[in-house]
Amino acid sequence: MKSEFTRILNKYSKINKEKSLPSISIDCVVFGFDTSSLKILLVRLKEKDEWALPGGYLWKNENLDDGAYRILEERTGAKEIYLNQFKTFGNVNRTKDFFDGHPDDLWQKQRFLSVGYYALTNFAKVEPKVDDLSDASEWKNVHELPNLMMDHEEIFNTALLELRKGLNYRPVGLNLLPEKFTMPELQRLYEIVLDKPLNRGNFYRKMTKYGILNKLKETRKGGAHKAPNLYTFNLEVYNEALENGFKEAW
Amino acid sequence: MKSEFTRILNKYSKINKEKSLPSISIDCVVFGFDTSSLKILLVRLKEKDEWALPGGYLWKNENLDDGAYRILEERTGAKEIYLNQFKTFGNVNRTKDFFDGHPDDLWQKQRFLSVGYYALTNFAKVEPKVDDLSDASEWKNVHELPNLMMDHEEIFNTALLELRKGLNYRPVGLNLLPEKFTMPELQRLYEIVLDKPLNRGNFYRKMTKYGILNKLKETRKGGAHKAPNLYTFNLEVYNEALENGFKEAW
DNA sequence: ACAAAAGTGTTACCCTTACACCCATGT
DNA sequence: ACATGGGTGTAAGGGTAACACTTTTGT
Repeated sequence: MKSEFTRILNKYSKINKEKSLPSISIDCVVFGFDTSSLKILLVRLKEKDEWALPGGYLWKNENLDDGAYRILEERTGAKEIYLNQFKTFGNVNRTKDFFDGHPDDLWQKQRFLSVGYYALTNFAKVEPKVDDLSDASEWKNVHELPNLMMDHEEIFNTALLELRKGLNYRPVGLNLLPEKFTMPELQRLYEIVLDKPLNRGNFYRKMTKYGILNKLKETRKGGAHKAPNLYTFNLEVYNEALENGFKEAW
Repeated sequence: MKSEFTRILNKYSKINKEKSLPSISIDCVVFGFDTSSLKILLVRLKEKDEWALPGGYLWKNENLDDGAYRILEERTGAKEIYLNQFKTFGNVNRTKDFFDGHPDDLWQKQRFLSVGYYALTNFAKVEPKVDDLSDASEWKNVHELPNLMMDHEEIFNTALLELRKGLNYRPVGLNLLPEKFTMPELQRLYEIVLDKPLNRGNFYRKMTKYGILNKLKETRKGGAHKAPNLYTFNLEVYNEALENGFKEAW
């Protein structure tokens, strides 16, 4: 008796044989941020008790980066997401045993290299979506991750390291924070990614010196206390810094 | 009339169809260093007027990193080379038109993603080798590169940027310099990679502080002037720094 | 009044840069 | 003597960390 899961696997086996490049998959570590925690988006495959990074295959006529954007949009509905390729994972045994019990000509059972991308998103703009093969798609706190399938834990760990290293020479915040945000909110973002407290005054000066912020005349009304100043990112400087970095030393 | 080149292409088309993963290639930017210049290893394909980075395909039962090491060894005879995966290149048109005129079922004509690695080697230990498909394998100065095929110039540029960025948090020199080397030689290496002069006294202090050097009692005799001190790398500290970096900030 | 936010000041420390000086030593 | 290498000194400047003080302002 074929299970529903197997039926769907077979369907996509046929489709992907037609449409996708063999040997290549794309996995995305989608970081999400709110005012209190750092989470990543995980999906649960039907009939498996493990979670997985959202991923997919690359179409035969599609640029690699475009494929990553497409897969992400399929999973989150979000566009204009910051995406960064960080490493390609290619151990022979990385998918070992995963499709045991399925026939060898199942497309998904072949050996894949996985190109890892990480994405930075805002919870509010993202609608986690299940697909035919998954029965759940949820945000999980990076400190309380469930068991991940294959080598997805290693992929996640590498992504988090890259993200933190990136804070030294890349700005962060666009598309994570609302368009207008306050200085304490920006600082919270950094503290949550780095998982440690930062000094307020020094943070203020550092950000100001980078020149990526526009200070608005408005303040955020409605809070219990003094209305904080609102900022937006100076897109020109921000994007220039994204491309070329803040500093390089030597 | 089939050319010799076509005959060989066809031979390898059959072999690789059997042996190698489809859609994936590996390209290596092999940096070589001597006392005066920075060069990379290039090969020239028979019957083409363009040069290429040495590369190859990944065997079906081979780890990605192992494949890169194997390809490098085939080309240079050198083992124990520092290899670093830096980016995967996957534009649809990156190999466009390259095998025009050849039949569509030629294995090499399919679309490939290329996983880029850069290697650091010592001229003296490397024996550039041609293979069936190439009629030349030469060191070329990075300031005087010939036309490169496909997107290999972009791959090279990215590698050089990564190499330079890496000097900020990774040690360099092992396997590039002879086992015993002098401080001025080490400084020359940095100056050649960075393409700019460095202050001697400050360089001396910086290196000393990193703690990656063992100072030997010996000196290098035979020079025209004062015999300089010899150093070796402290492998424990060196390798630790390679893995975890010198500093991370924040 | 209270509490959060904004902005600034201060101090100490470290690192970097750029020079400069002195010593050692092989030819 | 001379050229190179080794080692250290120093003064200026910039960045960071840690702390503290003041002012502003919404409830």
